[in-house]
Amino acid sequence: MTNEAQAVFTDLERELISFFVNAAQAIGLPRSYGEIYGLFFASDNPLALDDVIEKLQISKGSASQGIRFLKSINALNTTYLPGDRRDHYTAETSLRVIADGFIKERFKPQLKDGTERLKSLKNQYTSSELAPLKSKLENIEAWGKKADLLLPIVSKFLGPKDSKSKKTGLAI
Amino acid sequence: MTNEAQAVFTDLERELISFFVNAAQAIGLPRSYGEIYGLFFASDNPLALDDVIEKLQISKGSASQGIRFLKSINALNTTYLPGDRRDHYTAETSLRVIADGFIKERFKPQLKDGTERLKSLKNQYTSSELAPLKSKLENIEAWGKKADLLLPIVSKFLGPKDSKSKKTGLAI
DNA sequence: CATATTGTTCATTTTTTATTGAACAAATTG
DNA sequence: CAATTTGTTCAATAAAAAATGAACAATATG
Repeated sequence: MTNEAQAVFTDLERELISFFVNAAQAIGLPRSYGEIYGLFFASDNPLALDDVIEKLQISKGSASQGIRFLKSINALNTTYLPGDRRDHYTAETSLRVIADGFIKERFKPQLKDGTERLKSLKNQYTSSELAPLKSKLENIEAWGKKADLLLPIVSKFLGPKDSKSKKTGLAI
Repeated sequence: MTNEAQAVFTDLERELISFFVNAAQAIGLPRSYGEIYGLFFASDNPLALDDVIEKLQISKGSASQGIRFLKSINALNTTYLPGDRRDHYTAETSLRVIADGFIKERFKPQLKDGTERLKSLKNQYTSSELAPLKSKLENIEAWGKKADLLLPIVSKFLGPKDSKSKKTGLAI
């Protein structure tokens, strides 16, 4: 008796998920990532891979990859549940934590890549070849530096890592 | 005698274009947009639609749409060229100008959309229905507000709109 | 005003990206 | 240690996005 209960959402849940699907697509992420985060966000209790598959009716592969990505940017927290061998997760709700994760995993590598391309470009050509573009090149180099300086400012602005902002003295 | 001169780039030009193709894809824009901006960036003189088609060997449609988008975010400036009826453009090199344009055209509308979805969601349900999610909902509402406050800070940080930063007294 | 030039639009095609699910590996259980 | 549970991987497929180019509108030219 395989209990394949058709997942049914309340209207509210459906709309919340749709909200995050929309948000995901806005920042260039697959819709399934938005669905998954939305599901966790709307849920009161920790969920496992199976729950995601069953409730969202998506494939095992999608669910697995989506959860992995969301973990990688710290949008999902791992929860221990006694007596259950499966991994369980809950939605991280601190914007700063998620933004930091996203920046570190997605944005910084791109920035680094661009900086390196520029550097190798400059090394590869003689100053006279580069001369006509010199000021423009220096300008886009400055872009990278500015972006790098900006990121920690953005992060701080987005608030505390701990939404309750308690000073625990136990910073990790 | 239709002069369909096969466009040939120097290595330097090719690499510069490739740099911007990469950057475009990093922020979720079509590669053709990156190619086009790169072409203008690498060029000393203003170019017209035809030049883009010929040099990049892309279709009229792509070139037209790419130029339109780049104009819309102020990444291309329109230039008047006496004795030529075609529109000519040059690359804008102020990061702030481009970032502002991108934010205004791409980011803000998404943000507004998200905010409105949330508002309608809150209006649509009774407080008791929303109660279990109250704090979480308030939290993501705060995300939107923070993002809104952050944008002008980011903008200012990215530097002057006029790369020479002259005080002309002619602010428009 | 007929013709040529310039640029846009949008249905079709191509390319890219996301999703699926079967096969697999790893860990756990009895 | 065989059977089961859990999660990952990745080739195949489906879906979405970008590029093409012919048809079109708008403007200029002679």
